[in-house]
Amino acid sequence: MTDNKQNSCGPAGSRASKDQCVLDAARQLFIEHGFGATSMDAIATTANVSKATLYAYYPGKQALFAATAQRECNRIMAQMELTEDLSELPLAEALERIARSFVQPVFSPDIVALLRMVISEVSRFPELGPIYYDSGPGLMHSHVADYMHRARERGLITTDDCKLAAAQFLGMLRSDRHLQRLLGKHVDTTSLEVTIAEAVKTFMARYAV
Amino acid sequence: MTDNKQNSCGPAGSRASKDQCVLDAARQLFIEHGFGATSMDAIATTANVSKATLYAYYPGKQALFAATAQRECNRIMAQMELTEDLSELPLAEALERIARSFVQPVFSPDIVALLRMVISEVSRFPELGPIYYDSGPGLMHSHVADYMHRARERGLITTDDCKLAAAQFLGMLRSDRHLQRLLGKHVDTTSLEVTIAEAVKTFMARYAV
DNA sequence: GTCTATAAAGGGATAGAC
DNA sequence: GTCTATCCCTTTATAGAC
Repeated sequence: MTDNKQNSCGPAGSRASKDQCVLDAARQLFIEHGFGATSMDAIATTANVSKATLYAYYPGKQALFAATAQRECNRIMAQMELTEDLSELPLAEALERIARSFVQPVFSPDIVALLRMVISEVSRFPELGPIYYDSGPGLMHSHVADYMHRARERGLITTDDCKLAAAQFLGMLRSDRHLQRLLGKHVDTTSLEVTIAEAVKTFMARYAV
Repeated sequence: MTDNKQNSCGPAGSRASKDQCVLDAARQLFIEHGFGATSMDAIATTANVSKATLYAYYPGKQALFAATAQRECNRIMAQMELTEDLSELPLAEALERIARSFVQPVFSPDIVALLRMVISEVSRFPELGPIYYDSGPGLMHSHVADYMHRARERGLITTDDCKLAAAQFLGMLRSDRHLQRLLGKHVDTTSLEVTIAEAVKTFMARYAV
């Protein structure tokens, strides 16, 4: 038997490498309790490894946190990819699709929790703010601004600042719901549909040709 | 001499009561370092009192934090008061004034720092989220929605959801600048003026009669 | 590489004198 | 009410066996 010893990691007994188990446990605990309230002991226990093993992989708590946050940022970046081509759709429908692919991750529990974590620790890790923004929200803004640019070239909208138009659109989608979400309030999906529809209307009232 | 003993409190030697000194020190440190990274020892030192005195005023760290956050929320509420009457102004000008009285506190360093703190500790103190929202951003939203209501009754705008119109307007003002601010990026005032002017334009394109 | 056991430090909270 | 000194627990980090 190769598993005479407990070599499975994490609460569910996954068979990933210990390194990944440690990162998964760290991710869960950092997101749930924050940097200060998460102990290396708790991470080791959750990952089913000893504390010394943690220090074999990472020189300290800060390095482990940085690695965790970095990996999570990359995950977000993967989620944010807008692969589908919206150029053929009519303006209103394209905006609705953009809105949904923006709202879905932005209001999802995991990403809200990560954002809380980054905001909490941005004073301790100042470099984390730009890393997170550029790999998540900033990327999304760029994608939307790119769409605005193409829509303008196709004569669908008129504006001399595509970035600002995108920022206004996404700002209306966040409205104050996103802030309330960060502050712990539950936001239901159906009310977000209203927010989306109305944001599209207002955007088109200003920019649609 | 009445000051044969060091009865001044805080770093600047103010003559407020010890209670206020403690709260001031706690405010500064909690905002700067967060709940977890702020020690009662540091608060006592900053307030120029002994640690035991802290516990004479507040039963523990959590109670001191709650009192600090509550007082800070009340401060914000006072700042948020929109005392001036905007009913006589033309729509665009009223919106600009509203926008400025919204943007100024929302992007100010103190309030951004407080918001960071509340978001950081909302998992530890779930009741803090609604308290902060209702006394700060929520109140602002209500005020703006009230203005929208009056503007509609005067025939300046047309909408069947004043709250949503207000949320869209304020959402465009936050845009992604507010998120970037939370993540540590500096936002200069002059670029916010552009944001304000454009938000007014878009709002009027949709809602102005 | 991985574990058990432990050192070293820091912080929340309290006892007792004044 | 306020201070000094201290208790006790948690946490980071490491030493040494396997």
